[in-house]
Amino acid sequence: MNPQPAIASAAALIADPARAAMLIMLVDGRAHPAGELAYGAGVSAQTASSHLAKLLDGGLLSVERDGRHRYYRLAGPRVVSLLEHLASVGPGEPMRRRAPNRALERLRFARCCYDHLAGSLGVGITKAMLRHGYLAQGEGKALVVPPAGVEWFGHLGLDVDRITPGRHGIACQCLDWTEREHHLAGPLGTHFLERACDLGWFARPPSTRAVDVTPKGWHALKAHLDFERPNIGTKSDLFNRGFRLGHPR
Amino acid sequence: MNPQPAIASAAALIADPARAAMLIMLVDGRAHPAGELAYGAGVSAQTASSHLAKLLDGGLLSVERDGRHRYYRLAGPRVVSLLEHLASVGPGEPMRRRAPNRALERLRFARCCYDHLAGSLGVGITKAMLRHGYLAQGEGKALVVPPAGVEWFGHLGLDVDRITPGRHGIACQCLDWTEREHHLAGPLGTHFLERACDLGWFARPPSTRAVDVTPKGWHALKAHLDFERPNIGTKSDLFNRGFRLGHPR
DNA sequence: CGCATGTTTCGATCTTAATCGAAACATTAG
DNA sequence: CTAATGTTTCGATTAAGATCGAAACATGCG
Repeated sequence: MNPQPAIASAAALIADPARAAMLIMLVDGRAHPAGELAYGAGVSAQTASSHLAKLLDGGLLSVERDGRHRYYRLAGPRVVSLLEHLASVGPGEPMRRRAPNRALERLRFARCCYDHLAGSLGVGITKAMLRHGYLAQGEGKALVVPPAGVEWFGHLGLDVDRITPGRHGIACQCLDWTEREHHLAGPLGTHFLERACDLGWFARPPSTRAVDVTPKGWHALKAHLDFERPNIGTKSDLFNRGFRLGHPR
Repeated sequence: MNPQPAIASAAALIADPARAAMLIMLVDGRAHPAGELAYGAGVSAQTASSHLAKLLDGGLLSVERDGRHRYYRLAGPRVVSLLEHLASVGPGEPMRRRAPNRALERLRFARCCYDHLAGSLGVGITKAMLRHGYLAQGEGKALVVPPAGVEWFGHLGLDVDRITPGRHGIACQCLDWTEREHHLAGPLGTHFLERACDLGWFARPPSTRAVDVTPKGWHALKAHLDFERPNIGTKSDLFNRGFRLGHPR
């Protein structure tokens, strides 16, 4: 009689209105300080602290300390998915997205994560590689390079067979926080970013983690991966994103 | 401020241990009478009735009257999906160490989920397809078939280009209840199971959702996907599975 | 060092809802 | 019809936990 309550306890964590409000504030994938979550949920700081501790203990949140602030964020994409599914049952209308922040948009679009490419560009390119069969799921978080991929990377000047594997093999998936999906990481990810910069596809302005794509880069991505430039910030873009997010399934 | 409570109230419905137990009893997709659910949840009939009324009102269940019985069932696949996601969060809860139930073991190994293959066999085959590049991650839950996959499915007698896509494309990932990983679903999943049965790889005994693999099937899986028969029920199997289950991630 | 700010812990109060006994209601069997 | 079974409603009890005030803890600033 004791294996089931797992789902009951997980549900109980979300069942409280204050906790639910906090979780919904966090579905944007960003980290928020405790005070902000308390205010947003309409409860006192003490109450919020208690709630956040429970969510943390329940594995729904993770926390990061920075000075006297504590930044809470959703523990992973499974939690996001869970919240979306919860929102999709019952009479409640699906959730909405809020206005984007201009300053963050650039980083959100393309940036370095350690030494590989992240952001919506990183996720999109990785997905394109998977779609073309240049990359495939391996064991766990690992990614493997099928024969077609070895050839393709070879054309770019990357000899996959000569890349020394790391702990998770030659490539692995790194969870992208802004996109809540995976992007290419590991030795192959590092070499790919470096090679793409050498080829003049990307430019890395100093003193920022942002990555710019050159016109030549867009042309190459279209030609090699059938990956087209998304029209960021345009009305149709906002419409598309809002619309898609409105229907989780 | 008020669109959020929707998810809180939905979660509250599942948060009660007795209700959660009933819902879990219902994930098999069948309808159960109120008394049986009460007994299974370990509560009195009155209490169960109250719970069932709440679940019904919340849209998680539907009911069907037959004589003096009332048969309750999950309201739809969205509820199943929601429950599965709830079960998948948290710290990979310790799998129950219950007595080895032969009939359940069989279902756990291979069964039909609606009209496609599930269980450890379904997950294993799907992972093998991904590993070989016959299948690749698409947008969201979608799966796509790279050129190498089109050719491979073609050899099996499945013309991928002629399969009409559903809402989520030609194939998508379905979270496997027992394995906590994804298996192949969608139109391609349906056709694959059907084709494999036609080829004599699988057998589907009547009046059960279990799926048996024929010797010919094992041989084919090894040849086509390098997928070998796990040694079910042997000491080393129990050891291996116990060991793996002890380390969820 | 002293003060302001962000966060957590402790303790007490109070609301919510889970539970079951008793009884009513519904249906079938004899 | 009467009895038996499955299910729901009503009412009262009881346990769990959400909330906040007060205070402690941690960090940054002047």
